[in-house]
Amino acid sequence: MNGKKYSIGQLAKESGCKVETVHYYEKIGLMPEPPRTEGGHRVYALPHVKRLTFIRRSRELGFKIEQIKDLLKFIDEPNHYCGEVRAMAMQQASAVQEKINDLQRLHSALNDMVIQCKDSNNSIDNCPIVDSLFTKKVA
Amino acid sequence: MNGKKYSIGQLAKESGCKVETVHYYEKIGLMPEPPRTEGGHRVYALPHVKRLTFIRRSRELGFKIEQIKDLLKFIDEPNHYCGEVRAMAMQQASAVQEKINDLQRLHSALNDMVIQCKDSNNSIDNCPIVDSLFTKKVA
DNA sequence: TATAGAACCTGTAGTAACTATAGGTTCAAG
DNA sequence: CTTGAACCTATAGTTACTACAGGTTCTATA
Repeated sequence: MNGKKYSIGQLAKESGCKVETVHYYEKIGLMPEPPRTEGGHRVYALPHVKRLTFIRRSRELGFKIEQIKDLLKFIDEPNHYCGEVRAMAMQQASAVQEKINDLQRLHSALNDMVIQCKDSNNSIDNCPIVDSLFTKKVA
Repeated sequence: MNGKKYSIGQLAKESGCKVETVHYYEKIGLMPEPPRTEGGHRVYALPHVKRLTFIRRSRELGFKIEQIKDLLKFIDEPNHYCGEVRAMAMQQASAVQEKINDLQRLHSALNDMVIQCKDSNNSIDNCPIVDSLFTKKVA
């Protein structure tokens, strides 16, 4: 038997998050309630490490907790197929692309503003940045 | 005198946010407490519309409330210069660029995953996306 | 083995920037 | 004058954690 056991601290370090985050994931049902020691300390094993790593990496990729619950359902329950996961990843990819587009518009808006504002010794009354912030909307 | 008055609902619509958001901005001191009617309804005028538009547009551009407070200080108080505003905009622009870079890494990670996963009828056990989510970190 | 202090426990409150709801009052149109 | 839309205040909820406080357990060293 592979007997390696992990304290919550080791688990957290192993998968790159804080102890409080593990507590939180347990409370919201992302992580299972693990066995305890006599004294009440949580005892984890390798599958827990894998699961938490999965969760953290998915978060880094921008998946929301609810989406991760869905992904974990695919894994926890039998009779699911790769295609479902693939679809979620594709949808996530296009959501990310949209965010990128938004930010790029925003970035050039800011750059335009900075370029327009050549004379830094202008008083605020003539500042083109302030002016442009008073106009309506990001295109 | 330009006498146009605005109810909170008109103000909100004019500058593209919700009534509750105006309440919120008043509570945190971004918007001033306006005069009231006999009955206690808030009464706004054009400068309020401009100020709120400024705030909303700055938010769209990714400025945090605390940064907007600083920007408004520049405007509310005399003796400030364009240069200070310009510096904030430049800093904001580079923060936005960083976010874009992050998201682009994320996007290609997701795309790679999707591409690797050719056979959608794979069972979950063989799904390359699930596999890659079990590995360590976004590069 | 005694003990110090690191790590753990639970529970609650705080974060950012709103959004939503409840329960009541005022305004404006017909 | 009535009706219902819009307003009022105050509080709770949202997301995904983070940060306490106040107490208990575990473990390494003397």
